Parts: sequence; C-alpha cells; structure tokens
Amino acid sequence: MKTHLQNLIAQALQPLQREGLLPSAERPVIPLERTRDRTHGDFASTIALALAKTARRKPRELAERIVAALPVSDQVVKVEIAGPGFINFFLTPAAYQAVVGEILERRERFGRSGLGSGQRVQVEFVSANPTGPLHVGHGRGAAFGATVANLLEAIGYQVHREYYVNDAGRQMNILAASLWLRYLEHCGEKFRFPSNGYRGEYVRDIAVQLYIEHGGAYVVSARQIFRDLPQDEIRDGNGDVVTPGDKEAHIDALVERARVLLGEPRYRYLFELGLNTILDDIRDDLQQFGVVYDEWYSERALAESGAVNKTLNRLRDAGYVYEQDGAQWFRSSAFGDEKDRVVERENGQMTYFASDIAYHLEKFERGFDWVIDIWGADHHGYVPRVKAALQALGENPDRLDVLLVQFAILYRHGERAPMSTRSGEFVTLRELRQEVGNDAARFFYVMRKSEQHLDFDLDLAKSQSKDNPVYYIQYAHARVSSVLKQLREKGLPRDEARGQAHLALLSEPHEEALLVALSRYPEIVEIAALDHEPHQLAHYLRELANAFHTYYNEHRVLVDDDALRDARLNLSLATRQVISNGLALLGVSAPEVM
RNA sequence: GCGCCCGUAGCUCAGUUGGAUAGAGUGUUGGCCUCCGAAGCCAAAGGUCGUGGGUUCGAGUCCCGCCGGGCGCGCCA
Repeated sequence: MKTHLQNLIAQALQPLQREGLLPSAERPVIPLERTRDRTHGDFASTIALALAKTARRKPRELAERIVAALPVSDQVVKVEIAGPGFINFFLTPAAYQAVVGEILERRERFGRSGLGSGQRVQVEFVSANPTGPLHVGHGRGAAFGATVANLLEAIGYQVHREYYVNDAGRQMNILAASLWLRYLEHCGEKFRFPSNGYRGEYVRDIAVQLYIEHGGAYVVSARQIFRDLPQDEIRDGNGDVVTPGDKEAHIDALVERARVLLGEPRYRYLFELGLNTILDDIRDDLQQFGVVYDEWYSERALAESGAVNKTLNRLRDAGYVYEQDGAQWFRSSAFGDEKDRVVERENGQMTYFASDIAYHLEKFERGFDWVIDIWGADHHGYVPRVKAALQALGENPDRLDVLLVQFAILYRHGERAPMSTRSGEFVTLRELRQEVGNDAARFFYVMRKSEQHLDFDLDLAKSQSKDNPVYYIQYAHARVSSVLKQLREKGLPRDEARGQAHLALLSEPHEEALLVALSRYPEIVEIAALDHEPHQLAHYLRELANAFHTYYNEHRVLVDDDALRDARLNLSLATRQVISNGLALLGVSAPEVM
C-alpha cells in the first residue's frame, strides 16, 4: 500500500522534472507516513515541503502541481492538500478491507518479507562466562537478542545465532580453583576463601558432586596450598579493607598452585567439570526460555587453532603492536580509541581482548555480510577498541553493529529486589522464569527500548488482568478462539469465501480502526527489525489487542446475518493470526484458552 | 576530570528519515455485563517535553552550554 502511493507520487514528479521545475538527475526518496489523525487521511507525504526549496516554489503551490499530476488509483478515494503543504491521501474502504484476505491467505507468513534478500547476518548474544548460572541481567540480553534475530529473519535475512563461550580465560581457571577449594572445605580443610573466588552456592553443589563421585582423590592439605602465597586483600562485612593485599596476584598464584599440586590431568578434570556443569545448565536454561542457537563458539578452540597468535602477528606485522613495561600493547588509539590496550600481559597471558580481536576477525572471515553483537551496556567502552582492531586488520568496522542492553532492575511489592553478584545471592534467570513464567519474562524484557533501564515489576508480570500487557494481548487471541468455539456450539455455518465477498460490510468505525491496525503490521515488523527495536512490536501488539477488545465490546461477531457474520469472523481470525505472528516473533505463546 | 546513555502526565514509558492539536498504560474520579470470556470496554482529569540558547517554513526529535541520574574510563572480565 505504502509503496503503491509512493509510486503514484514518483509518477507525478516526472512531468515536473521534464519541465525543469525539479532536478531530474536523482530520484528522491518519497517521504510518506501514516497520519496520526484520521481527519488528515490515511497517509501523508511531505514531499512538497521537502522539494520546495530546490524547486523555488511555495510548498503549497508545488503540492498542487504534484496532486494535479497524480495518476488515478482505485485505492485512493481523495487527495487533499493541508497545512503548509502536506499531501494527504484518503484510501477507499476496499483498500483496507483487502488486508483481511492477504492475512488469511498468507497466514503465519503475513508480515514476512524478502527485504534482507538472504544476506547473512550473525547475531551474537548473551555469551556470559560459564562461571555461574545466568542471572536476570543476562535474561534481558537473551530475550532481546533472540527477538532481534527473529525479526531479522522475518524480513528476509539469513540469521546465524551464536553464543561465544569464554571457556579459555583466566576466569575459568578461577572457577576451577574455587571449585577445588569448596571441595576441600567439604572434606574438612580449614582456610580463608579467596576474596576473588566464586562464592556462589552452585560451586558448592558441584564440589559436593565431585566428592560423591571421587571421594578424597583431590584432597591436598590447606597448609601446603596456601604456603607462601601473595597476601589476599581481606575486607570486613562493611567492605572496608582489614588486611591490604593483592587479590589478583593471590588468586592467580592459587590457580598456579592448584595446577602444580594436582597435576595437569587432575586439574584438567576439575576445570572441565566446572565448565561443563555450568555450560549445560546455561544451555538448558536458555532452551527452556525459547532461545536457541545455531552455534556455541568455543574461545578455547579459537586459541588452540592458533588464530589468536596469528591475528596478533598480523597486527604486529602491520606495526600496530608494541612492547611497553613488559606487556604487548595494541595501538588502538591510532583508530579513535582513547588509549592503547594490552593484548598480552607481562606474565605472558593473553587478555580477553586479544581473543576478542581474533574472534571478530574470524566472524568476518566466515563471510557474514553483517555482524551484530549484543552486549551489556557496562561494556560500551569496549566498542571503540574492537572496531579499532578490525580496522587495523583491514576490515570495515561498519559491518559490525554493537547493540547495548541496559540493566534490568527487579521490583517486588514496589521495592527494589536486591541483586548482588559478588555474594552469589543474585536472582537467576531460572528463578525469574519460574516466578513469572516464560511468556511474561520474554515480553517484559523487550517492552522497553534496549538502551533504557528496565524496571521489571514482578507483581505486574504475574498478574492476570488487563494491567498486564502479556495477558491483555493473549486474551485477545483467546477471545477469537472462544468465538469460534461458540460458533461450533451453536451449530452456525461458516463460509470464508462468503465473508471475503462481503468485506464491504465491515464499515463500522471500530472495524475500520482494526483494519488499519492490521495493515500496519508488516511496516512494524520491518522498522522493528531494521532499527533493532523489539519494543515497537510489543507496543504495536498492545494497540492491536486494544483495537480488537474495543470492537468486540461494541459489536457482536456471531450475528444472524450470514454475510456479516462471515465477514466479521474473517476479520477476527485475521486479528488472531497477526497477534499470533507477532507474539511468535517475541517468543511468547498465543494460547487458545487461558 | 574525560567519554557514552538517559531526563516527556503523580508513577512506568511510547513518540516513525525534523511535520499538523505531544500519546499509551497505570494511578485518581465516574460510568458499562438478561448479550460471543468484565482476564474486557467507555468517559473525565492530569504537561513550561530537565534548563538556557541556536539551526528553519516547522524542534520532544538536530547543534552548543548548563543542571540532574546511570554506566565506563585496569597488564579485571
């Protein structure tokens, strides 16, 4: 519809271009938008306002010329010029009613398009370190990323969903050491747990499991382990330093001690046990949340393939790596970053950044036309250095889009629910899902713009009333199903073709409003996908549900008149279809009964 | 201190490449079920769009200053 009108305007511009009033060289994009007020028609174009300057004519005058040159269309009933030079289009009822047929014919494919023309786009999201269960912050990234991926797929991109598994870094070693220490505690050893260790209860659970399966096979005396280690930094309950020390050096030395005392095979086993147990849990959690990946990409595999070294050598050969204070630095400041960054520490360990460079280069080498990373907003400072590295490697950094997701803050009974990662008392995604359900969680997470802080109202998410937008939308869907059930129970006939033949009967204002809402769906999907803004779809679905509830409240569907009843049934079923399609993109179920 | 994000109704938030009279939900007040699901609908009230300038036919939207909030500024991830 929109492109149809744009074509009409484009045709109208041609004679003006021929007579030199407008430059004919380039074809301007035709601005056309939905009106906010129906007294201004259905669509409005500001083309006359935009071209007035170059044409050196008054906008209204130009608008008149354009309107005079518009070809006739059987879908347009009236064209008006208004205000400073808006061109308002009024569509015929038939033009709107046609959307019902389109929806009933295309079904779950309605709203999909080929706009992306099969271009390959990679969406990497969540990618939380497998050092503990996912918490509610990760949940937002999961819901957001999954929906962005769904949206892009819907408009014709070939989407590759990927989770980058940080299974090689220092944090994994710290997890292994933490696991070992909890195991030793379980075996009766006494010592102070390192301040930088993982304190979560889940570590204890794995440790207990280890003991059940292997008894005392991993026991080493605490005295032997902690002998001559760098002093840990010790704080009291208030967070004040009691004993100063270097907690990083302490934990690194502890890891090293574990390797030596246990020997590589036993250390390896601990490492794998921690990693696999937690990663399995994350996989399971996400899968239950309706988030599925095409690939779980291992950082360790990347490192073992030599890709990290190879990439650093390329940077070095290009002259962008130098040594200072015993460490290797990447000259990211040459590409707009605030300062240079360490890629290899003084102790010879690669930084995460080094792996990330290799990983992103590898993404590009895999041939994706477009790469999207979804990160927590606290990582925003990281964006310039990754782009700098890509540029230094001769890649176009614009092929990478980094989308930042702000934190979600949980509220219960109007109070902020506490979340502390350090103490291990955080609310996990799994707990959230169990409390409010997957549907509410998926919807609430994407209800707000991603760069906006999200206040997640747990009580609202659980409530079964119109206050809860999820139930409100699902209820509209269920209502239509309920009407169909009524139809069968009353033994009334239904004839879809007869309904299609009498769509003209859908002339009530509420019906027109519903038809308009339905016709907007493909536009919403497109804009939500291209702008990576799932909240637009969420808001739209609420509006659509509202249009239906309003209509439903005012008019009966199951009337005696066969033609009218069938037309209204078609309209209702089309509404149900669009709600179902939209909810599917959001990963929310569309129940027949509630 | 520097960088990024945010500031719109009491509260939570939309606001389509800059467009016409700034919109929803919630809360408050008052209505609507002999009728397909009231898990719903309707109405009223509620605003110097943080603030001061600038750009132009036109600014919530773009630019600059200031105020307020969040995040980031490590050989941590």
